[in-house]
Amino acid sequence: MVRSEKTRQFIIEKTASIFNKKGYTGTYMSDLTNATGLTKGSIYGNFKGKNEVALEAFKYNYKFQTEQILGRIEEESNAANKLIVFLTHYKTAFKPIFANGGCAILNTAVDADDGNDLLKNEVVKTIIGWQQKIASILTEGITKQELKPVDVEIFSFRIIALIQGSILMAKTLNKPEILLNNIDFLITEIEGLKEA
Amino acid sequence: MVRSEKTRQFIIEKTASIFNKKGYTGTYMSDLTNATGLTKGSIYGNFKGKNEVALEAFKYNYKFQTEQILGRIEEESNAANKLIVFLTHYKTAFKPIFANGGCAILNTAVDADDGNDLLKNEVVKTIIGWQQKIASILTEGITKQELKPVDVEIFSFRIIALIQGSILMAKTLNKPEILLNNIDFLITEIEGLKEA
DNA sequence: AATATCATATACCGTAAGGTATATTTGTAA
DNA sequence: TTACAAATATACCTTACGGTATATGATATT
Repeated sequence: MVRSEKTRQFIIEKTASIFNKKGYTGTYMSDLTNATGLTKGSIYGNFKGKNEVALEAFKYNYKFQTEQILGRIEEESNAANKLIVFLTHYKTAFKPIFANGGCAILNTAVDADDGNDLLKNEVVKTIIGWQQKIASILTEGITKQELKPVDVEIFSFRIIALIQGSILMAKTLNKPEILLNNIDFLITEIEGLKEA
Repeated sequence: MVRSEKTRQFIIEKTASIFNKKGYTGTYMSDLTNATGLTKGSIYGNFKGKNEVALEAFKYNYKFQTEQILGRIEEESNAANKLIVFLTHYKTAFKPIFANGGCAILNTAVDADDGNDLLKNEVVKTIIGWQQKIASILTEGITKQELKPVDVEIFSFRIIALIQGSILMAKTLNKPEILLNNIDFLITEIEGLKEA
């Protein structure tokens, strides 16, 4: 990795959680220079502007949340177990996610909803990708007759909505059990979908 | 109402949706003066600062969302119908809510999570109040044997989490059907709780 | 080791942020 | 109608925002 690429990565890593915690407008260039120990000149030498750093920070935050779990899902052979592994993941992952400022998708979706099109488009793309991943697991399970038929689109969006809402409630109220209970609910639902 | 109180109210009404759309940090004093046609001097004459306007704006936004529905709930006599009325409300209410910048609780919870204690405390209070309202309806229904027993705390938080998450997804993806479908899911669940 | 190239820091710009002290206007009661 | 109080506007302060032009420093190549 060339030096510039290293610095870019360094800046992203050091600032990602700040953007996640304080939002785009709430994160100042001074936050970025303080967190990195670099100067504005250096940051602007590696990024077009604050907008680009924020975009890369979001991508990094999302990866931070998901990259471990995607591998573990692939290890499972049947659909129900894939989904259960995915859901169970949140039972432990919520701690680092909370420490990082909460769910990046949630935060950025709220933050970028007004005006910041670059970020907003990225969030939309990310959510759709996530939903399609879940939907494809469901579809495959139904095709292979491992799972009873359900409306894949509706169910996958319900899973995502409940996870998102639960993370928000659990974090805001400082009650992780809200998330844990709702994950359990979804797992029970998946169990109920298994063909006997 | 004395003049000062009228102006306070005027400022709150004119700026509430701005705070909801752009967040606390993202809303500038210039936004407030533009929206009201007043000067900073006048706004600071009626409020201690931006913080206090934001707080009142949040309260107003929340009232804006809920005051119609609370009355309609009381008109219903049994627990299941109260909950169904409450849930059904979102099927039409989402339009004005979206136009107002989305759910004030959701937006403010995300926005105020870092630092702004005044706002954060108000959001927490509001969510708890909301959850307790739902819980008390459930408890009453169970006591009167209109509803099968459920864990009231868990179920009420699940309702709220799913609504919140659904509003976020529906608004971000511009797919109202996500909210509508998930509301239907909750209504079906409530129907299933009715004692035969 | 000298040089061309790339990366970082320095110093600065224009603008506007949040907030305040004071002047001006407006409504009100004698 | 005038004097008083309350509400609003004006003018200004300090700070720091995002961003840029340029100088300095580090790195690799010959």
